Amino acid sequence: MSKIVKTGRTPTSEDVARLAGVSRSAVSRTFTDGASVSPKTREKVMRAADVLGYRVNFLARSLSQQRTRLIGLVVSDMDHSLRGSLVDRLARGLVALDYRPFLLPTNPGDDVGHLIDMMLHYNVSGAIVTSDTPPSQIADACVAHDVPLVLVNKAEVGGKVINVSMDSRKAGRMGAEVLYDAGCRSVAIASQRRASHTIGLRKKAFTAACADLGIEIVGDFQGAIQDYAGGVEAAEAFLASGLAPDAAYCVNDYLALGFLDHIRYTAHMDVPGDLKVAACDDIAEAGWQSYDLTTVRQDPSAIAGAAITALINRIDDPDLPVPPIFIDVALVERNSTRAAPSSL
Amino acid sequence: MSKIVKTGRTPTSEDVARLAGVSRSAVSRTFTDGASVSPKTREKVMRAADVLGYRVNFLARSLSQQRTRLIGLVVSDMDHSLRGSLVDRLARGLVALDYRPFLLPTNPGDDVGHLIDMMLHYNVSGAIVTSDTPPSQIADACVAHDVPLVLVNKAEVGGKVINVSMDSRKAGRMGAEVLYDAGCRSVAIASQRRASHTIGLRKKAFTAACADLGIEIVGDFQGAIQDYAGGVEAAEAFLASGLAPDAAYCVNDYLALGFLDHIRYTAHMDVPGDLKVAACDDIAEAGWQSYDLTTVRQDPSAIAGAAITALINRIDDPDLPVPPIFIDVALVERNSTRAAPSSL
DNA sequence: CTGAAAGCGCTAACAT
DNA sequence: ATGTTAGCGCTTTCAG
Repeated sequence: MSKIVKTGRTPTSEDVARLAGVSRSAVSRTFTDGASVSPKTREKVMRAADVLGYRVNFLARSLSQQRTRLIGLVVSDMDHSLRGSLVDRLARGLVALDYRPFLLPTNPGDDVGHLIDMMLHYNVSGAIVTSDTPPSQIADACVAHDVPLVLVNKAEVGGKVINVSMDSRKAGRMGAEVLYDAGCRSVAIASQRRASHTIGLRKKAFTAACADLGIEIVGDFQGAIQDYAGGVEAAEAFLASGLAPDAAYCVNDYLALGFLDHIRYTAHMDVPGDLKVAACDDIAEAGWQSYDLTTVRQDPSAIAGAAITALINRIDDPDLPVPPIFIDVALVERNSTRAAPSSL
Repeated sequence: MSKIVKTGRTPTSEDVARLAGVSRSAVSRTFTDGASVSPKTREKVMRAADVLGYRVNFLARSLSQQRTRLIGLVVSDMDHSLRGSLVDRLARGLVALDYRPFLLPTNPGDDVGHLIDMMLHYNVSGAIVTSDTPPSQIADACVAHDVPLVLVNKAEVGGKVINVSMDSRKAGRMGAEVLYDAGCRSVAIASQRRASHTIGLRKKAFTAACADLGIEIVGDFQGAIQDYAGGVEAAEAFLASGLAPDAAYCVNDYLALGFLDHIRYTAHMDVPGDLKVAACDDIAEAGWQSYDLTTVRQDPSAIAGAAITALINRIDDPDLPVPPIFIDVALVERNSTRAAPSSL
């Protein structure tokens, strides 16, 4: 690379054209994939561009091409490690395909209207929503403005909106099966009061599977939300009930960890000796030695990959129908459901 | 809001002007803060815009105004909860001020050139780098192209680059002090081989404070990187050494948790009975009952706030000097350094 | 294969 | 206060 000549303002295609002794069109073509330029012209242009440090102005390009390659990423709860991984994979995947992820953070109770406005102001080419709040408002706006939209782990809203989700039903069923195989015939559920689509599905599937297998559900103990504190709260309710089932099914890992800690340190119960525990998600902490939690893994990379593919397909062909996509899950068996007593 | 009239394409200011019976300038002024429009005209324009569902095209606006209000957010390790919080706070803060965060994910070993290109292609108004990889390349590019840049928790590179960091020196010193106050006079360090700016600083400050206080450092045991697995690795090395100091100082929480788990479950050591442990960061897990870890809190919200303020100031006045900013940290004392035996 | 010219949607002087 | 005009930087017909 040659030495860059510093000028006052950023160089434009005009500057490059002049220096190369060609027209602006020639410059444009040189930087357009699949355009017809003679090797000689291209060479001259490249050299001039290199000298000036020229870069195509994508805003101007977007304006004339009428597509921005900007993708709105609507995200909440980013300090949740699964969310973080998902956003990371989405952003990386999009960048690799020359799309630009535009981050639109939202937390429960936020003004979603502002975010929608922003997406429309910038003419995003598409959007991916993975926030925890019900995205119906965003979905409506996107549909109304023909913005291709993918919902990740959200309820289906119909229309042209694409859904990519983990296989929640399978996840719930697996939770019941692993407990059954560990010899459990009665189980408490630990869940949360805040509504959540995937969690609702896995809980329902878990309950149905229990009915099939002949596992009795002795109660559903809840915390405010599906985090560590929620798990502690659920455990308090569970302990207060005085019930003594074989196992507890926690609707997600964070909740399970709070639940586990509380029954261990407050009630001095042994897991899996006194109570077996299974959960769902497989966050990193579930594998830590203090917890060693049996859970069902959802794969953020696979979900992100599918979401991106689906979105790009929809952008390229707006009329191509895309049925809901479910990403497979996998049982991760650890000590919290070990059949033999832990003093084996 | 009246019913939106669906037309084929997105409405432009021209459409609104026609419907309102005014000029395009009038429309533009209506949507420009502080422009002079008569209430009557504004009213007509607003009504027409409402009917058509008009939104200013920010790309076109950026093109003519020569500033995009786009901010590049260069981020790595997003599944780290602190990183997630930081990105969340940054994005929310930026959006609140009508800037748009543009997500540029990078992981160690990535091609940073591509990201730089992207920022330049989109004429970002500024950038915030909080990746773990040395950002010198990005810093150079930003300086060369006059892009205002803030580095978060990174080494200072000089020039017009702004630094916002947690007060690592104070954090390291506090770690030493809390151990001293707990009666410790000999300590092992658990750290990582991967280079990290803030961790280097806190370790150095910890070491210096130990010298001041008369605490002997018996060794530095390392894992590959500063995560749970790295902590386990450091613990293995520590146990293999056969040394028996009063305490261990872990350079960050994740590492501390792996260290703790390993010495507990493998060597059956009691914390704080056999060994006191202090660390740094105060991630959520540090407060969980299984760990109850004494640590020094860094505040992602405060860091994000300072970074945004500094960046905006620099954008508004490119020549305003901004000295390095250090965000205060706070000791969070928990059970892992309790002076009395845990069987109190 | 190349250049001239029109246009993407908006803002910013400059008149009025 | 409002309209007219000339760009912002790029792509894309359309001739040649």
